[in-house]
Amino acid sequence: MYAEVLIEYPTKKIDKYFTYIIPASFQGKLKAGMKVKVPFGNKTINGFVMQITDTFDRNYELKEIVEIVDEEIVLSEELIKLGLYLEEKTLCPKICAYQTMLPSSLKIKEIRSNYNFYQTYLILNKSKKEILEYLVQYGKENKQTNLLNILLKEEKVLKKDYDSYVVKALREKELIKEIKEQEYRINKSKSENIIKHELNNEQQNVFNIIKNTNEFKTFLLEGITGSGKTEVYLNLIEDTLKKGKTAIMLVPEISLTVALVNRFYEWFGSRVAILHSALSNGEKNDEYLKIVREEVSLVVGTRSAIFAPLKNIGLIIIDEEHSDTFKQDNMPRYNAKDIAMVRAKYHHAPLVLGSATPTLESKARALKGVYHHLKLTKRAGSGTLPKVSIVDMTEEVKKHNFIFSEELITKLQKCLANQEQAMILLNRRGYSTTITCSSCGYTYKCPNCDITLTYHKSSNNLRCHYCGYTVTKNEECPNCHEKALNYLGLGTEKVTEELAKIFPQARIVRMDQDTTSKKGAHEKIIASFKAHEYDILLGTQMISKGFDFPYVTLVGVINADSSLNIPDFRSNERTFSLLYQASGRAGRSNLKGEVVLQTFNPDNYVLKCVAENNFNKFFNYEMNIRHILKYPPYYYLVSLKVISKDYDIALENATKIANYLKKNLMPTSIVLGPTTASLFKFNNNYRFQIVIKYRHDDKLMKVLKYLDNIYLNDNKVNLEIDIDPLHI
DNA sequence: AGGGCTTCCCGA
DNA sequence: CGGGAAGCCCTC
Repeated sequence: MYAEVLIEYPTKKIDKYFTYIIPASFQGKLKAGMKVKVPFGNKTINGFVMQITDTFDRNYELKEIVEIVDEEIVLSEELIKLGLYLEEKTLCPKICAYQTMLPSSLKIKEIRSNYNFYQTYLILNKSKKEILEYLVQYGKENKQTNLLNILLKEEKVLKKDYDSYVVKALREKELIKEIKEQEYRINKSKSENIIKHELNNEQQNVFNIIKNTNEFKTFLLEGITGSGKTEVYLNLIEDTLKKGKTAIMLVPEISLTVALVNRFYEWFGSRVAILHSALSNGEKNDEYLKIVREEVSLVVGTRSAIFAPLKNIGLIIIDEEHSDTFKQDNMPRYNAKDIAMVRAKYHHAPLVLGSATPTLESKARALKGVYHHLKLTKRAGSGTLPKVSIVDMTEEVKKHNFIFSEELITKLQKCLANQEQAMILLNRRGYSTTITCSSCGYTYKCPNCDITLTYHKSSNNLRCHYCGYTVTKNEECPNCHEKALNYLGLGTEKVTEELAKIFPQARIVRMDQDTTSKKGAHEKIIASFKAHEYDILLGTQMISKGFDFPYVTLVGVINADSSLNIPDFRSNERTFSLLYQASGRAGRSNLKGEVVLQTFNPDNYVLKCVAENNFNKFFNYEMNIRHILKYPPYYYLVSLKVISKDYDIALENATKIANYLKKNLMPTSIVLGPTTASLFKFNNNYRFQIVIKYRHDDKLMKVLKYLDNIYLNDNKVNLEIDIDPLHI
């Protein structure tokens, strides 16, 4: 018998099966999906068994498998298939696909062997009768007899709760012994009294339709903010588990949705495993083990949780399906929505995509009948959609209001006077976006990237938000040495400072990447704001997603149009979604909500649609643009980035690639470029981009694979291929 | 990936 | 001619 083994090195060059002889002692025991040690070259390394065969027809000498590292099957049959699918779809090395599916404790090249967490317990070493006899005979009452008495009642106790000398003495008398038991780091139990809201008619209808689906079908659940999608999810999951099946629920970022996760714990307790990047490696290991051991039936997590090795999946939900985070932007460049579809098909299970502002692709498919379209049009409970107003900042600037408009200030005053809460959104962190010298025109720029540096006042330095380059700010211009430095553009730091000047009595908290770098910082800010320890929450887009603060009645957006200027065909869609979601934070309880959008482009169509809370209007407008410009959902995209330290080499190869594509793709496909990529210079690498637009092209994958292979062996030029990119 | 082997360039 | 760096190729 032979085993086809995939080797641990994540390079495409050796990303193929190597054949090894299965020694007699492992026959029958070794299964596909296990981790093994094999001799490779002159050393022994790890690999995954991908296949077991009984024939071998090439004429070179084979080596034997040395050892089975993991008796448990690490990769199930379904996951092995998924890896091959990922390779085919995203052109990544197979090994790279399998690595992303597994927690680091199970990854192929893992040095530490045991991530499991053990607790030491004490138990009696003699029968209860003997212990009782001993106690009678011994007579005296002390710490030792006390512990024995506890053990007579409790069976086992944690060793660390008792004095070590007491334990030692009893052990020497052979009255007790120690045992080690594995324990999970995260242990939650179901809440006794869960708050289950009665579903309204709309919710009940949606619930019934999905509940009665026992085959693969994709649903788009389009529900306005606050319409109670979560409640529907919870009921659907409960129903799935009742049927004896399992479920996966994907969310964009767990660290921001603590409240949501807690609801899952309340409903399902120890039947839930949570998977996301903020967990420690040990916690991830434990959660993964719970799934493998079939101790949980529900996995809630971020992108890679879609690979959770659940068996018998009966439901997959992707919440906030429009979110960019479901697409991975390094290898393998997969979208969890695609994987969800493959898995739902495999298990004959329904897939639910939920959002208030679905992607144009999803909504278009729903309208075409490819997806089943479900809607929630009313706010659950007493909430109503907020009233949104647009403020023209060009008028305000004339009145010398550079940051806050009169309208926003008045409304903030009213809000604070009523003891209500406000949120202010500004999608840029730092103090000011750039510093320039008014004497010589010098601008601080990153030496590694093609970008201006952002000034951070609290640390008095300028930082590159892409590569992390940092330089201290001096009083004078580094070029002409005049003291003529100007701060341009607004960041959250500056806006917080200004806001505090206007409302000195208000309790303001800032939330952005800089204030939330520590573990648990998000939760802390969110919890204290929810508990009304602050009046105003000011932050970047991370404050806009999914939160439910009942006392928030006002949402203000500074520079609401800033993200419209990003040169990407999806920037309208992202802006609409961001502003709509942000607006949705206001007026979620019986208090009426208001939203103020400050902009220099008050006539912008996207903003007007937001002001009308009208997603359909935006959808139709944007679909028309996409149609004219041949973008998704009318055309599919592939982005190729040609990257090199050398400008000329990068450009030369990019041109060659573009020409090759033009010659070899079908004539109906469009090849654009090469042009400079959006971050033209990043970490001292020059980046050119080629974009392919196509509807249907039989030659595409073959051509891309060919190019990918050529550049594998080129150490001067790197070719990154992104199929269905979210950004171009 | 990483080691071994070949090739190529230049000079006390 | 020799040595060292750079490139190439193989690993079941």
